[in-house]
Amino acid sequence: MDFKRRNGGPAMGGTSQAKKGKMNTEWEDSPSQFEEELALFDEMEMEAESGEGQAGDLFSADLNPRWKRPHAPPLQPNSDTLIFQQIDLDYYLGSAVAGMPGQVQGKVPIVRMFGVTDSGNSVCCHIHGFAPYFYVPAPNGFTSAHLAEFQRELNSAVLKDMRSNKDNIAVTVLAVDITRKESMYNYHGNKPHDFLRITMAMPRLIAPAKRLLEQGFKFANFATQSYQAYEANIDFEIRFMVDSDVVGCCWIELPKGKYRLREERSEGQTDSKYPGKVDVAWNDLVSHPAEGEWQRIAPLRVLSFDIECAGRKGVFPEPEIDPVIQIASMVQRQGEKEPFIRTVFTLQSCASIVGSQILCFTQEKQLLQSWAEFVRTVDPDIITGYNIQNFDLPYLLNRAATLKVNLFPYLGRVWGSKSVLKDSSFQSKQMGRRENKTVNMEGRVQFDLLQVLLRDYKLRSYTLNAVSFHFLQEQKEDVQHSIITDLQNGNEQTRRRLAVYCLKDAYLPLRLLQKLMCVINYMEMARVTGVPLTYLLSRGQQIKVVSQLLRQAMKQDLVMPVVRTEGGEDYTGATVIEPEKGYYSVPITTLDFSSLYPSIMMAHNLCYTTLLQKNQVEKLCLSPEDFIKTPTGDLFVKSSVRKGLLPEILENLLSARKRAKAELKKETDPFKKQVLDGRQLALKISANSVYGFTGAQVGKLPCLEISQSVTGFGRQMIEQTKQLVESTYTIANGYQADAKVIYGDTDSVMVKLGVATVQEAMNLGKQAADWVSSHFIPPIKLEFEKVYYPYLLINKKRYAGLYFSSNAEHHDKMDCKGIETVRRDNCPLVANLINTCLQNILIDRDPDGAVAHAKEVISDLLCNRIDISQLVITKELTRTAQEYAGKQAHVELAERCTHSTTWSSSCPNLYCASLNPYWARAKLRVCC
DNA sequence: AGAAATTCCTAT
DNA sequence: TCAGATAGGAATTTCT
Repeated sequence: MDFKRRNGGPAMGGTSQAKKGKMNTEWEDSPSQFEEELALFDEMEMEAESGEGQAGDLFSADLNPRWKRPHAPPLQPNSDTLIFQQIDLDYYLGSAVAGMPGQVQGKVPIVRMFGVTDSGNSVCCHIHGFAPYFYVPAPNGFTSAHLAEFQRELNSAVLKDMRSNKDNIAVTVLAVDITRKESMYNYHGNKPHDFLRITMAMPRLIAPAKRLLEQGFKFANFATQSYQAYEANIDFEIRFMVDSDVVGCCWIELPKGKYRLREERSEGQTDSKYPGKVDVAWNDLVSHPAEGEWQRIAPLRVLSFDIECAGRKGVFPEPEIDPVIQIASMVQRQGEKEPFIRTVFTLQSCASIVGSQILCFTQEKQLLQSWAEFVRTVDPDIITGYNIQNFDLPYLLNRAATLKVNLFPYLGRVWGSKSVLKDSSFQSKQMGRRENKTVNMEGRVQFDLLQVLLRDYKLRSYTLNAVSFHFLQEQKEDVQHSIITDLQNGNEQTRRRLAVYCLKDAYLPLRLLQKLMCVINYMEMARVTGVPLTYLLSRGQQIKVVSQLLRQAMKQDLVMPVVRTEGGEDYTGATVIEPEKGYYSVPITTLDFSSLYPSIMMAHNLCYTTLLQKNQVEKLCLSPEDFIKTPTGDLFVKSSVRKGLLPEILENLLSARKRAKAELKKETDPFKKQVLDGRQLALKISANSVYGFTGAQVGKLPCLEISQSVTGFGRQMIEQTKQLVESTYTIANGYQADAKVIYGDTDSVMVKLGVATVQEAMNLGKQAADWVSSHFIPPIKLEFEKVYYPYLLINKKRYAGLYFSSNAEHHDKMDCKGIETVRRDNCPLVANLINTCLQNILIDRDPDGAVAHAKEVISDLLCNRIDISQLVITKELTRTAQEYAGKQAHVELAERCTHSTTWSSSCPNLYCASLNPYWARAKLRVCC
């Protein structure tokens, strides 16, 4: 139930003043730490080729031997098996290749898979013969004799429906077959029915065919009727992967004799870049499950880059006007410690930097052109950087277009495919409206670190500087945006200063990627859920569940309906037990249901396939032992009648997680450990998102009966837990005191067991957890999790305490939930004040000290000892400040304030809005 | 002036 | 064509 890693926490102490000062040194000073680090990288032959970068020579193996991929061994399709790790796939419409299965006439969809071999050579595999399809239920009385007529009618209806037929499509419906399937929605007696499987010539023909069939379709002497479509809303790539048992980032084997080498496309490109441009039939490729040796990761090339522009004073750079003056690039092989290419392309001369290569250009056009060629030569599998998706890449493309560098925008791996900029926007309840830019680069995974962090981490600030400090305790080279243009217009030394800055901005994303193990974790997520790596950053949560659902359903010949999406009413969620607010100077035991919602779904077999409509009970002659009634009154058949798909998926995920954790314990190789840890994390997140999928009312397959029942069971369980604990652990039953549940939220209860020590609270807690667990159906399990001692319960979802989990002698941390110290909408002064007060109360057990400290800070504030020049006065602050300090103090306060700026998380030194002395005082009174 | 609605961000 | 959920505290603004 934790959807995002939290990394908030107060920005402690007077962080930056002192450190900031140090960074403001002049550029002539001694080399920065980063420069020393750069210099320590291995001695390379790549030293300064300063002077004019001449495109033709630059890319030769003699001059830059590291740029190209390693030379590929010759490949003999008849005797060599080709094995590679697939990292991305897409499809295109092309002409059929002779000898391959599928349609021969016209344009056919061809799946294109990109990957890397163990030796680091790239592969582009064209996969033939797979066509898109969907299902509709066969109408009553339909037999195989009607197939041809149905196909003919639908084909002509789709043709007629087309506004234009640019591609000259002659046949739209390739085939119609009868197959035995069953809808996955509702239990209807395990009886398969006849379904029509309709195969279309192209993915984009599915939508019109589905629409025409839904609107009412007539053929032969069957009456006009509406056909409910099944699986007509599945992305073609996912369809292909599910059907061919391919998961994201898995290893693919093309057996010898089963594939063909593709002729190189002239251009003198017959180098080692694409040793494996191959064609294969879709049913000839072998996909290896990510187990054993197939868990490994190929030596992927990761390129990180950063650009600098010479903007005008006070204006955000515009690509139509402001030039690109530097591009720094670093390339690293996945799994290695440091980048093996470190390069800056600069406009005008630039003094050398030890440990990196500087290429100078006099013409911006040439700089851009050469960098694009550099990308094509290095041929990275993954492209990263900070905000490259919405800034650097769009800027480069627009700048190249302005300067008419016509060969620039070909950055992908597909020869002749132009990279174009697109604006896209999507909205969701969670994120609101969000505008995004996208650039297509076939075969390369764009892994913008900013996007990764926005998705996976809750942070106070997302600037590269703040993020680097947070995760690496390291900061950017300090160069103000406003002086970039001046540095560029200076001399080769000032441009060198800029280049160091630029290099660091390319280097930091690599370091962060490594530290956070992004590539490994995302790959494991792709493998676990079965979707391509790129989907994980470009799409939402739902597609991952859909992919798993389809895979599981296929095994049982179940098909997924297309439901029209309509936002319904809100449904009831979890219970939060009314807190007994107060300060507890005794140990408080916390018991948690582990994986509550997944375990409820498994215990009660809740699924689309087990949902029973009331009128079906009699129809299917079910006895009361065959089904259950959930707290919301919905009926589900038991697993003895039919095992649900969702419980099955969850069991697989959770047992795989157990295995991964067990292996993790045994494993000694740190790299394999990382992979396993990434896997167990992915498995946990995936299990938790299944419930959300059923409750997503604007989704692919919402089922409120399931999600309502899940939360209903949850509410029942937490009440029952409270009741069980309070009725069992009593003086009457021989315990030291009557236990009292003082708080609980969703899946946890906080219990005052009336024992004196943390150790006793742990022991009795474990016992209580087992006792309660025995009252529930497996795998539902209540677990002892921690003891708080002391504990301050302020309100629902707001509390703090010293956290003991394993060692009863020492607390692990001070745990704060929902309080200002963990919220990002308060200024650091408030967070620090509250944090210190809590420490006073919980650690020093000195509430008077807390009050004294608060008074001191407030007095500092009122007496002008704290810079609040950026403070915003709100009505509330006016009122409370008056109450607290009297009118005169407030007037003085107001005089020192401006009305224009709000507190900005990017400026931790500004003490601004929501500093509310009255609030702090009142809260402390309540607490103490 | 006080109630209701809105905004933000968190807990689970 | 795309988007995981509800509960809930606190500050602030808007409505009556």
